[in-house]
Amino acid sequence: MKRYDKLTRNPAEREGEVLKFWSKNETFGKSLSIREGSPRFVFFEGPPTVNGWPHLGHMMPRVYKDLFPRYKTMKGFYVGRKAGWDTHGLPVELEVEKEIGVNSKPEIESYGVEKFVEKCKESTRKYQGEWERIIMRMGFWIDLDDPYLTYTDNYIETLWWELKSMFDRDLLYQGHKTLPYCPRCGTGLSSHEVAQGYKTVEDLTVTLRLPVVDDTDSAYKADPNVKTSVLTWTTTPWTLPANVAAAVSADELYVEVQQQDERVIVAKLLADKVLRGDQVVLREFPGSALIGLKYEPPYQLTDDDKAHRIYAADFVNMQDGTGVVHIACAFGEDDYLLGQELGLPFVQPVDLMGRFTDMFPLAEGEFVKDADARIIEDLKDSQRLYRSTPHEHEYPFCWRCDTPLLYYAMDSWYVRSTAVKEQLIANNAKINWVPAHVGEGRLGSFLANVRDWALSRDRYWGTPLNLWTCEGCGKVTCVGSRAELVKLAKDPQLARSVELHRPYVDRVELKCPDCGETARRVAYVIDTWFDAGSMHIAQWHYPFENQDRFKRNFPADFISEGIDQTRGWFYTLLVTSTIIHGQPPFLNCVVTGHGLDEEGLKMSKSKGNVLDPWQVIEQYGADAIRWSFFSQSAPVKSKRLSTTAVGESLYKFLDTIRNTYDFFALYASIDGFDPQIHHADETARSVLDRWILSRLASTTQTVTASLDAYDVIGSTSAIEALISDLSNWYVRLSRRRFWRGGMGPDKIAAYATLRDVLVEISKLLAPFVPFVTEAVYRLLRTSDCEESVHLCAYPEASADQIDEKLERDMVRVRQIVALGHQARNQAQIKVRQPLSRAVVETDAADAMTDELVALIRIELNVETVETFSSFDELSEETPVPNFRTLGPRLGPLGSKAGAWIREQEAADLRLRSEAGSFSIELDGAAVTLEPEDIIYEKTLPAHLVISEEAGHRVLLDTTLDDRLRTKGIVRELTHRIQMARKNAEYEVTDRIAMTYQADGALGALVRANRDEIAEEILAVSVEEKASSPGEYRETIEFDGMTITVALTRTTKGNATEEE
RNA sequence: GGAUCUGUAGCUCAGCUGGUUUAGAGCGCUCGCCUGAUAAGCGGGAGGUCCCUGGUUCGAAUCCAGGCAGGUCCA
Repeated sequence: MKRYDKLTRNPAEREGEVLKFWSKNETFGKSLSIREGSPRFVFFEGPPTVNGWPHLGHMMPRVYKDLFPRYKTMKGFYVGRKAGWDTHGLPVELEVEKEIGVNSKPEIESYGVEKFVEKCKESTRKYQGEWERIIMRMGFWIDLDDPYLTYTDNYIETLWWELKSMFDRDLLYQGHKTLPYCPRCGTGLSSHEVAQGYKTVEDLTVTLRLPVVDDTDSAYKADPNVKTSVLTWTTTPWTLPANVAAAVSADELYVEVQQQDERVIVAKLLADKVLRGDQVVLREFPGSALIGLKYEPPYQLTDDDKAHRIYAADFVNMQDGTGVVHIACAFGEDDYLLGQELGLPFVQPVDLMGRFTDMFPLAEGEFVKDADARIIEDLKDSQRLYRSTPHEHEYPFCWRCDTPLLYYAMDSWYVRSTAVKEQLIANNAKINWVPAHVGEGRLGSFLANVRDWALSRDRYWGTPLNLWTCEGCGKVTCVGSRAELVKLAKDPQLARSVELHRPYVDRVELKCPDCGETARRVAYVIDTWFDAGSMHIAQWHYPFENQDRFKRNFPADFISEGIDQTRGWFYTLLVTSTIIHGQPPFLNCVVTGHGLDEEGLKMSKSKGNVLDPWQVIEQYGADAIRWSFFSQSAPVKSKRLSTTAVGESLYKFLDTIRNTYDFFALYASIDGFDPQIHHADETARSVLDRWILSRLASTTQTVTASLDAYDVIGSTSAIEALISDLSNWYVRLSRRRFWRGGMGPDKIAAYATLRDVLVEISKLLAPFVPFVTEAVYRLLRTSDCEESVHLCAYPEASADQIDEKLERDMVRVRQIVALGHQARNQAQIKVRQPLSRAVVETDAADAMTDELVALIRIELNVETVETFSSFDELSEETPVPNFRTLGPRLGPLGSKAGAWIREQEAADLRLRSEAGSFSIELDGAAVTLEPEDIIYEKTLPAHLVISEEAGHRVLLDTTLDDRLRTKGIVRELTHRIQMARKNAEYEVTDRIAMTYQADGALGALVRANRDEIAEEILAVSVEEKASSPGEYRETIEFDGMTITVALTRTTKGNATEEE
């Protein structure tokens, strides 16, 4: 006989069993091989950076990356899932620096770059292993055996090919990048490093005169007889020698002010803050009037005619300063870009150690910060200084050595992204962003202001920039492959075998193809984002190998990562793909939010607020984690991660599925229900069966449509509703059908229905919670089923499986039942007390079939249910204003007319509106009301209203006679004895013998109803006997009556069920 | 400073193509009910300046503007 085992209760244990099953049967591999030759659904794995331990927040994007490939696989697509690992980058270097106890580039050099790079490699391998472990345990199906690794020679070779194709098209060029730079460590700092080192310091700020020398090119004309200066302001006096221009805001107003014998020009809004002493405003004009004005610089380090003029720039603000910004292209990003745009000369009087060069003799050899005082003194002497004041502000310091950082324009190689701006925008428009605002807003606005991509990094652990500079003629050679390297190398043998990393590849010298001199590689590695952003080709070692595989796997149909990747991976993929293929690299992108801690802060290692995923898995399981992410909110929303949220998914959702299955297993085992033998007679399906099957079908449609639109929340909420309907309505109301003896058609229909629904739900939910669905499926499957739920086709539902009317009617039934319970509550009559009659008013009384009415009868425990289409004959009318007509016609008087209407008697209004419109007086004005302005609501007189909601009303007849009272007592008693059975820890199917001793009235009642009671409590005998010990004794008291029962188990297990 | 998202019950979130009376759900609290599966379910109750200020409108949680606060990314 068919037996159904219970589901393993402990989630971690259950998932462990499933993992073993998958691994033993190679289920993931099979899910791919059965789709060989099917249409492809292409997925790109965004490579995790393996520079730290994975935490729970990291699991969030991954659950979505697993959901859609699983779904599409079940939908019949082949979904290849090549893993990938992002191995390069500064974070890895920092980790290694910590490990080996060094903290600067010179120290790394003396430690040995080769040893250092090997350490970096080791470090990534260690973390890679950790990530693999958690990925497997979470049930994320991705091919970990054949990943792309960004540090491998093959990967690097593809990047070289790509860089060369950019180089050849003049899309790779040399320029300057302004970045926070530590002159002591000799390196630029990334933004997160800078963020670590801000301090509040007091610096001397200077307000400086820039005397007007030539106004021929500007709209503004100075009075030639009076000394006139534009005032500018800076917190970094040492940058003044490099001044090449001054910037104003074109639209803001500026004023010319007379002060003693001189005139100064400042922004109007800032004049009060800047100026001291007497001041007479002579005139005001927009900043644009000043454009072109030539001034005398504090120090003349260039003679370029474009220099030392006033220009407009949008970064000029009216917060502090004078509204005239001093521009030094060598020291500031805005300054540099403005200089580029205007073609200003690049003046760099500071060397890489942060000292003035001989370009600025006043402080030659001095560290710039130390030269501030000397410069201010000098400006005072030359009458340029208007004012100098101490100023408190935030300034960044090197987090390693505490040296003040300089914003320094450094030599860098750039990808000319600006050259493909239009294409980037066009390709972005082809991508379906979920949600759309990421593509339109965050990325869109970024693309609208796209800048060239600074590629070079002055570090060690990264892809080496494949440029060799000739020592002789200075020619730069870009090497696009290893073969090319061998061809050009002075030592081809070395080039053939060398690892393409620093420091190894640096040993390869080329013979300059132009002049034959030695060419050496530039010292740079490239931005790590270029690695990950090129995975669409580099994962295949394209074009050197796998050209066909590339073609089959481009572009991606689907990718998903966190929103922080907008300008990271999403953007870099778009740029490289647009340049190399002219196409968008992916077509659908589900953007996910971050994992936050319970305070709403981003989970990050540095904050120390991360949750260990292993601990949560151990307690609640991977399914619970997955479901809590899916169901909590839309992917893009950040989610507060807490064990309670995960626990809730387990208890409320997964355990409900488990319990529903266990319910089925319990009774189906007793009856030996076997779907291969017992087939449901369609005509035997009850209204509940037909209803739950329709609910299943309509939910299937909703889920499929939602997932196809990448709307995860739409699908999870539909499924949660289905599970709740199944457990709390279908099973609860069907229980008696399963208890009944024998194997009649109704019972078989119930079993078959519940079993089929559970199997289909397993499939429906399999991509979301792959473990519990597999477990349920495995226990329910018959020999003709696939061995794993993940090898099944995803459920499909056609319109003819959906009975919309029945679903609507059932909603109505449930509302009516709820109202009936509410009415009982009000009447203070508990449900166990049968009542003779419920009267239900429903607008679809005729639609209430006998079957549905029977459900109401049982749930409300009433003997008859009468339905009426209307209680109108019992009702009164209340007038209610119709604002849809009143509002537009009467305007502000509308609400007054409304109030008036509410005060009237319905009958009076009926009378007045009989002949059409009529007029009333409001606030002395005559107002015409139309009949349609008044809605007559029907209300029952207060003494009859029991409960009403959403168009239904339920009346209960609360009259009790002796017969009903007796039935109530019997029911109460059987319930109490059932509880006693439970307390005695008897199995559901155990048979018992019962003896009892009771008060007179109750004793007689038991005697009279002995057979009914015995049947309900599965008793083989019920005898009145004093002081029988039994196995279990309990004294039951209710309604002032007392009975003592003694129970003894007579038959164990299910044998007695076949009667 | 810029871009962008968010702000609704103690907590997590719906609603937000404007329709006025009682703004919902889950968790939590509380009272009651139900229970041959359930860490469950059902009903009642307490709990809300729908972030603030203006505007549009007969009518705004919903649309617009400006703030404030928080998240994220970029400066």
